[in-house]
Amino acid sequence: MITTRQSDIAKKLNISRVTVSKALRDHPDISRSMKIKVKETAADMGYIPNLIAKQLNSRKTFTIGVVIPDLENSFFAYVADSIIDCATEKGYRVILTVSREKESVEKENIENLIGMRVDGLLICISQETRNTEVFSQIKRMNIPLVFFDRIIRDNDFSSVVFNDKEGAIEALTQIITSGYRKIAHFSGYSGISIGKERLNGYKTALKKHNIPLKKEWIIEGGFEISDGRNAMRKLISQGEMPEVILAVNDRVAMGAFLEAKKTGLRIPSDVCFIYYGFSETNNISSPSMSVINQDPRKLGIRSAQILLDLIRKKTNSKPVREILDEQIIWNKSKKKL
Amino acid sequence: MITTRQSDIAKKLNISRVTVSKALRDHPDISRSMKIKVKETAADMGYIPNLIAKQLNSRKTFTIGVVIPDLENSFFAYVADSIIDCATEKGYRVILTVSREKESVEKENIENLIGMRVDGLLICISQETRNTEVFSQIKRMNIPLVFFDRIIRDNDFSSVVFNDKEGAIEALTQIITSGYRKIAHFSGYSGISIGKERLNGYKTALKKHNIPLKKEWIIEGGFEISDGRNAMRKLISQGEMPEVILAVNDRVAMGAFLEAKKTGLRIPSDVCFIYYGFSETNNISSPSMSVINQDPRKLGIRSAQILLDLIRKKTNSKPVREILDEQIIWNKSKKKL
DNA sequence: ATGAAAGCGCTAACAC
DNA sequence: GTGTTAGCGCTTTCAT
Repeated sequence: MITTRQSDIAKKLNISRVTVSKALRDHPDISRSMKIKVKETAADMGYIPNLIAKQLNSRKTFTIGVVIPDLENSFFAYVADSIIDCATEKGYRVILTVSREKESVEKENIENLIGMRVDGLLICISQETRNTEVFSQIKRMNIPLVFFDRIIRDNDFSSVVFNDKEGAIEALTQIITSGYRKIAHFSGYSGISIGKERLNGYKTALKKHNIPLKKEWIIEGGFEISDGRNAMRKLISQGEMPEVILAVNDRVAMGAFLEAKKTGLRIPSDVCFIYYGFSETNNISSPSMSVINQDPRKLGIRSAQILLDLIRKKTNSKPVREILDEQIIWNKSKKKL
Repeated sequence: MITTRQSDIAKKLNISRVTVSKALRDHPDISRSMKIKVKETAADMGYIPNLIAKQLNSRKTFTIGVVIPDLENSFFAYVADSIIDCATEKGYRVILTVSREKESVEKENIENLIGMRVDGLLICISQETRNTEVFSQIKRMNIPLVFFDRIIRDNDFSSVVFNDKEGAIEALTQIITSGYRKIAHFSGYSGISIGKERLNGYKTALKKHNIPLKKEWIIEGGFEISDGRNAMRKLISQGEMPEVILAVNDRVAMGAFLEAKKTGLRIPSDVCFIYYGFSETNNISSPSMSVINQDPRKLGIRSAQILLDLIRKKTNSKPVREILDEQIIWNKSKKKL
C-alpha cells in the first residue's frame, strides 16, 4: 500500500512536519496562507491521515466494538444496522463481530476488540454464555460496556432489554378478555433468559385470569422454523386443539404456521397465532399473524446512545438499565384476536 | 480505560521491555524459563496486547473494510455475515460501513476505512454512484479492492457478480417451453446495472423464442414493496393479464403478490410469480413463488476469498472477475411453472 | 540470553 | 508563526 505521510508534504514544501500537522488541523499557530498551501499540496498528493498513528497517541479510537450472536437473524441485522447508523452519525466507526452463539467465539471477539482498544463495547451474549470472567476484566479495565437484548445476572453494567414478561401478559390479557381461553405456548428452551421470561409471562397471564395450565400445551423445542413445525405436529397429535398459539419467536411461529396450513387447518378460524418478533418479519404470511412487536431499531439506537453517553462521560458511572416496551400489532382480520 | 503495557510487566519483573516483547512472541532469543515467567505475569496482570501499536509499526492491520448499501436488506445482511465469517476464520477483523445508497456517504466511508489503513476493501457501490475518482485513488494507492454484486464499468479491479442476464434467459426459456407466452416484467429502474441486466435478460429471452415485446408489460418503478404493489395495480388497470410475472427482486415480488391476492386473483392459476432473490426470503408466501436464486453466502464468501488472496499476494495483480451462476428454484405446486 | 537504540506516523509541550 | 523535542506501545536491528 502506497501512502502519503505528513512528512512527504513537509519535504515537498521544505517546511517542518509539525507545521504540516498543525496546518491540517487548523491550529491557530499557523498563518492562513500557509494553511492553504499545505492543504492544497495535501489534496494534490492524495494525503489521507493515518488514523492508526493518531489513535496511538490520543488513546482514542472513535471505534465501538459490537458482538452479536448471528447476523443472519434479521432481528440482529436490524439492530446492527441501527447501531452503525447511530454511531456513524456521531463520528464513530463500528467493528462488528459475530459469535454464532458460541461462548468461546464470543470471548475471542471481545478480547480482540479490547486489543483494538475500541472506545466501548456493545454486547448481546450468546445462548451458551455462563462464564463471566471476561466481563469482570472489562469492569476492571473500566471499558464502557452496554449489554443489549440478553443480559447476564448480577452485574453492574448498563443494559437495554425488552419487557418480555409484560408483553405476554398484556397480549394474552386482551386475548382472554376477548373470550378465548384455550391458549398454547411454543416456548423454545426455557433454559435461556428469553425463553424463561416469555414462558413466565404466559403462565402469569393465564393464572391472572384463572385459567388452569395445561402441561401438554406448553411445548418446548428450539428457536428455529423446524422446531415450530415439530411443535405443531406434536400439538396436533395430542388431539385437542387450542384457539390461540403464542410462539416464542418469529421462526417458530412461521414453522407452526406452515405446518398448520399443510395439515389443512384454517387460519385464523381453526387456530390463530401471536408471536414475539418484529413487524417486518410478518410481511407476507397470509392471513397475517399478530405480533408482540419488539422493534430492533429502538433497541439498537438506545443501546448505542447509552454507550456513547458513557464514553463521553455524559452519564455518571451508575449503570443505566433500560427496559423497552413492545407494541402489540393485531392481525388485520379483526374477526379473530 | 486502564490497560497493562509490556513496560508494566517489565517493571514488575525488573527486566527490559524488549525481553517482554520477545518472550510474549516466543522469540528464540529468550529462555524457556523466562518465557514462562513473563507469560504468567502477563496473564496475572490481565495484559491484552495493544494492536494499534502493533499495527503502526507493522503497517498491517489484519482488518478489512466493507461498504454495503443497506444492512436492513436481508440479502446484504447474509453477505455481510458470510464475509465476517470468512474473514474471521482467516484471522481478519471486519469494519462494516453502510452507505444507505448514498454516493457521498459511500465516499466518506471509504476514506475513513483507508484512514484506518485496512488491508483491503470489499465494496458494493450505491445506486447513485457515478464518480469514480475515489476508486482511481485506491488504484493509485495500490489498496486491494474487490467489488461485489454491483460494479463500475471500465475498471481494472476484481469483482464478483451474479449472472443476471443469463438467469432470466434460463428461467424464461423453461417457462416458455412449458407453454407460457404471456410474460410481464416488473423491472425496477433500468438505470442501474442490476435493473438493466435483468431487463436485458427478459428481452433477450422473449426475442429468442419469437415472442413480441409488449411495452405495457414492462413496468418500471422502484425496488421496494410499495413499488411492486403499484406495478401490479398498473398492470391490472391495463386490462389484459399475463400468466407469469418476472419481478426484479424479492420486495417487488412481495408487493405484487400481496396486491394480487388482495384484488382476488388466484395464485398460481390466474397469475404466478418468479423473481430474482434468494430462497430464504420465500419461506412463508403461500403458495410459494419461484425464485432465480442468488445465494448471498456464495457471493460473500467468494468476494472475501478473492480479497484475502489479493492481500496475501496469492494472486498476481491481474484482476479476477468472477460471475456466479444462479439456481432456479421452482414453485412447489408443479401445476404452474 | 538479554538489552539499548531507533523508528512506525502523528501530536502536545515547549522553545525560538 | 514555525520548528524542535519527546513520546504514544510496540518491534526490529544491533550490541553486549
